Amino acid sequence: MRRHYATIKDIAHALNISVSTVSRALRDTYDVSADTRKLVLDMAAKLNYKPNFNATGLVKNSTHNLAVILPGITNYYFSTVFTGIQEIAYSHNYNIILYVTNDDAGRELNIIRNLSFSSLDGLLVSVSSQAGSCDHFQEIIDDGIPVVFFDRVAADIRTSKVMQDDYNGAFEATTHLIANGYKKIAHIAGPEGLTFTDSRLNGYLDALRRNGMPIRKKWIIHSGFTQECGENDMEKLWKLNDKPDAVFAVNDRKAVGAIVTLKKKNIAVGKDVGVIGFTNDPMSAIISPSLSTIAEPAFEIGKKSCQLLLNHIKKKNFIPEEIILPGKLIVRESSIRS
Amino acid sequence: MRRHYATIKDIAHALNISVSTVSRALRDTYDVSADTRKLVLDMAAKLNYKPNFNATGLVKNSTHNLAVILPGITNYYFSTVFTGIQEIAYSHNYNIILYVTNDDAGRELNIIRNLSFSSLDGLLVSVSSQAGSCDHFQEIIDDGIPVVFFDRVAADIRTSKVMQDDYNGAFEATTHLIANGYKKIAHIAGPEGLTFTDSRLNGYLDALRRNGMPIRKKWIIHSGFTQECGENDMEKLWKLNDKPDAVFAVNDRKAVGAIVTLKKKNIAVGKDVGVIGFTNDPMSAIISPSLSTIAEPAFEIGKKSCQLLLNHIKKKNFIPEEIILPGKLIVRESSIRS
DNA sequence: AAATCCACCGGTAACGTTCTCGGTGAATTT
DNA sequence: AAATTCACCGAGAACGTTACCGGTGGATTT
Repeated sequence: MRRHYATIKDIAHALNISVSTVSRALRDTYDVSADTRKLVLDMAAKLNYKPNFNATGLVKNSTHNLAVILPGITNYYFSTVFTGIQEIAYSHNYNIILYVTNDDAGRELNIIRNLSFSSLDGLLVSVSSQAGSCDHFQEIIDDGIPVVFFDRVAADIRTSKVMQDDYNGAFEATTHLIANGYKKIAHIAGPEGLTFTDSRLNGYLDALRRNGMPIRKKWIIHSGFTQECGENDMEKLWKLNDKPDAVFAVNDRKAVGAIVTLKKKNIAVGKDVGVIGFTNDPMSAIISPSLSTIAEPAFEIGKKSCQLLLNHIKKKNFIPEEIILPGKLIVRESSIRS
Repeated sequence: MRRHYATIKDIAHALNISVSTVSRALRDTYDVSADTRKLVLDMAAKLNYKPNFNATGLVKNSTHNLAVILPGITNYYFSTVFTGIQEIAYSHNYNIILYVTNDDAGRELNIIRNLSFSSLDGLLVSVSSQAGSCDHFQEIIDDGIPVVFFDRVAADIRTSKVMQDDYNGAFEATTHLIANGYKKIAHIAGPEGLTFTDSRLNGYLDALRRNGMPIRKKWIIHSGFTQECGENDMEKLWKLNDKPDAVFAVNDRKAVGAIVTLKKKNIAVGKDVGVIGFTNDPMSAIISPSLSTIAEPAFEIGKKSCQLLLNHIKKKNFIPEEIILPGKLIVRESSIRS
């Protein structure tokens, strides 16, 4: 029993003027007198007129919709990035269609394939970690759809990207551990093949090299991003004969997992074994001992990527930009030998 | 430089048949032979045809879009509910347009006013806590747009609602504190005027009455939902001459705030002062002492509300349902006197 | 006074799709 | 053999909006 919404025709009919004039009046473009314009606007308000985006989208070949594709939304980082995106989109009157892939490459592909670009102006995406090929993104870009990657970017695709400074953050985190007297530093990393996993790994390795610290293959463990993964990784490390005395985790959730495992073993986190994470998830301040970390500018990343996308949309042939935002070391209890 | 996507006309032209036939073939409806159907589908695949939702939406007056309006997405509860919603929407090929209000009633109103119902099949909403009037929702429902409320519902509006069992959860939480020997139980509540704030308050009050425990006005504090609010509320409670020996918080974030404040004052949480929360935010397991809580079925709430909305959309004149899902007491360290 | 200009408005086609209806020819019934 | 049915297909209108172009009448120029 859906009520018929007032259309532009209804306004025209009520005012006994033409449809074209109403259209022009509503958009406040050329060729319409102030008087009729006022008449139209008043009548529009009176009839509770709402523009039909399907119709405008059809003729203008542009809706005000952006799609965002994320691995998941139930964690601090992505939900904060999304909030940033939303903030910019809202202020520019764009709507956001959100898809979550659950970090499943198959689902990601399926979502992409079913995307209707006729009702989409652009695409913001952070790729799934089980990334297979990225050809589907390339196709979209070749079709002329503006795409911006953030955080988890597809390396070999030429379009705008925005991310945090993963390399330097990891470098700083590792250096901080070294400065605090830890000598055998492990790294529990993310899944292989993801750009930022590599960057953080390299930052870690270079910090070790720069300071003449030992690098052990066994001290580097790749797995997923969850707390549980962190717990498992820590268990593995502790089974080693040559145990590390500190660990740099690729993110805070894994670092929290590491701390949980260490506490279970009655090992004094900070004193016996140092831990540092990456993200500045609120959890890092709550856990005790509290977790040192590299704060990521998640909100800014969201805002920046959305702004970039809007630029892409406005100017065709926009030159892709890569933006890298710096992180910030936050020292708490877990990395201090006192 | 956006490439022209293949349309139904292109397929028709390439096959030298009529547009109508192609349309029917693609939708697999009546009056089309198996042969031509195959021809059409093959050609569609070959031309990389994608349906234009603006066009279908225009003629069918129905898109496959759902709008979700949330106070915020950066917390466990809402992000999990959203994931549930997304799960159902995805399996039914619906897209979700997500709006976050930042718990700002003005922004909520503005979003609602600008909603284009011509490109929306339905609406899922959890209202902002600074709720003023809810007339704007009533208008939408009167216009025949299917709306489902969840969690933070608008009490006096007749449409489907799904929520957790706030009253019984609060009752159980409070009873649990009593059973563990706490005698002076405070409640740090949510903002007044919100349905579930009231329900949890009432559950708390009834549990006290049932057990003949004292009720003090000063032990009940209303404020926002953040951890900071929880910290402030706890500070206030501790300034009282007649201090409580336990506190039931309206959610886990506030409970965490309370624990943080108590720890700062070197008060033994659990032993000296009991604390229990509501939600089962992952944080509750991380903080130490770990936080007892009532686990909310957030994911199920999301799924259920989306299912309900889809039912609304399918059958016009669907009779509104109110669904209440039970919570579950989870006992951890913060509420045990041992 | 004729020619030109300008502000304003209307008619029509188009966007991509679906729906309704009418029209084929072949197969089946009488 | 005529009448009826049936499976299949096409033509045209419609959805709500914008873009394009042409046409008014009045004011300004020459």
